[in-house]
Amino acid sequence: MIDLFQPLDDHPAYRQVANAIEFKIVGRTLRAGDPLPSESDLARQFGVNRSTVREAIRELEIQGLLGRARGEKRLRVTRPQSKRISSGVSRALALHDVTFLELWEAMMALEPAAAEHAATRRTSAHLILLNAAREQFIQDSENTPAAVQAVVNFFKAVAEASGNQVIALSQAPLNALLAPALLELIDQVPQARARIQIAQQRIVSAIKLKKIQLARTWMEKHIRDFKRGHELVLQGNS
Amino acid sequence: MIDLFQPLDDHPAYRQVANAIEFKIVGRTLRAGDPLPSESDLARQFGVNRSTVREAIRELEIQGLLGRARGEKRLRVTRPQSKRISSGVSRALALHDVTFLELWEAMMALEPAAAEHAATRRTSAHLILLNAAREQFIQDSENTPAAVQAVVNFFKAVAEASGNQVIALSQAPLNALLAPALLELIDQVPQARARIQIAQQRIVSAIKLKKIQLARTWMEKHIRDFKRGHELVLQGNS
DNA sequence: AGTGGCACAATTGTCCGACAGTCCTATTAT
DNA sequence: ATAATAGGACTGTCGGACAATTGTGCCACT
Repeated sequence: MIDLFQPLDDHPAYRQVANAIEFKIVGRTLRAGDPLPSESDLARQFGVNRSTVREAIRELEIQGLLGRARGEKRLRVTRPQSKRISSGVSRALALHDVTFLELWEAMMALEPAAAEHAATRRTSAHLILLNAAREQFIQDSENTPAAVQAVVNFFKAVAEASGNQVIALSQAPLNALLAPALLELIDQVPQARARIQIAQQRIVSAIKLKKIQLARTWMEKHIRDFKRGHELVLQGNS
Repeated sequence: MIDLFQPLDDHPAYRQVANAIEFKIVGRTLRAGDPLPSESDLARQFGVNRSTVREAIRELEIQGLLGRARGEKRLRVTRPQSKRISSGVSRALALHDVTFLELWEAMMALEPAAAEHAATRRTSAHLILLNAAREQFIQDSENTPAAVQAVVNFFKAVAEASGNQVIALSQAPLNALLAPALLELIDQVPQARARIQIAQQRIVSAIKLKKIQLARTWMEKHIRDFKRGHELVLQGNS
């Protein structure tokens, strides 16, 4: 079941360098915002060539541990932003050909929980964001891609309002997968727009009033509706 | 709220190269298992230097889109494995200083759902894995780090048995965060080991018998127990 | 003293060329 | 046919180089 020995990784220099830097970041020796030494400097410290250093920091940059502000030249230590992380996850899922059902089940697990915690912990700032997303959906209702984006933003706003970074980060990749599915769905189900609008209205209202159980329930119904819509599309196309 | 203009990314060559290759992979022109052309070849095709190509493929390798089998030299297109993805996510979460409560709430959302779907769809192969994890916990009960690892493996086995890649991939990072928390908890709560053992027993049994609701319920209780244990530790230390 | 501007240093992005070590392959020897 | 081997191909790493851009310190001017 479990191998007695782990495969011996060979450790190319660029990986060792990356690990060494990562170690300092994760161990908070290098803190968010700190500028990284220059490439030549790192090359000197590690005793490797600058090309090697470059491959290493390219890794960390991709992982979101390093980044630079716009127009800045030097890299700084940064905390990985959920956007960067989630795009990778959702691309991975897309490559694994996840089905709508899989996505839906995951949403069914996460979104009601997010709504519940949002109802508990939302601040007034969160309410503003929620209402903004809701209004955006109403406004862009005719423009399908924009409407889909508004739906995604709504879920994102709920997740953020939950005040739970783990839930927010787990939920983010789902949004990216939801968008293409919804794009097809929304135009083929006539009542979709109206139902979404009502659902969002109810959810925001429950969150606003801190009706915890209600927020969960409305969100559950809302998510269930997506599945129903998806089934309608399947029937229609068969 | 939303900026009218996106910041103009500058497009360093290595990023353009990475995007071009990624595009081919995501668009399935390059399929999993296909070998990538050699670095020199890519450099020639793109009309850039090999160093530039190397930085680009380093990105894709990190993201898990490229990889090589052990002992193999040439890179191949691969589908990102959950392990690679989830380690990045959990590190990001760790850097954001997530609290135990946040982790717990997310587990409370995902694990019961995973158990439920596992009870629906588990195969006999899944059952073997589940029991293996359970027995591993019993055997390594005295060895705290190994016991913690066994608990993590148990959750992983449940998520895999759910037959839902999205849930499995969302759950994986949680495991990595659970381990250190559990490591402290398990030794400070005398009854922890016994309770975990019973809970795992019940959950596996429910999954085996395809008792869907029961699987969810036992898993919920199991997760709730972690929070209780955590609270006990907090009291004890105060 | 404060501010603006400018020259210079530092840094990044990219390129070239090179070489040792390792893996693959096809040819040769048994 | 099989095993050994020699070449070729490819990666990992190195050194050096140069243009473009950013950061910095100094100087003049108000």
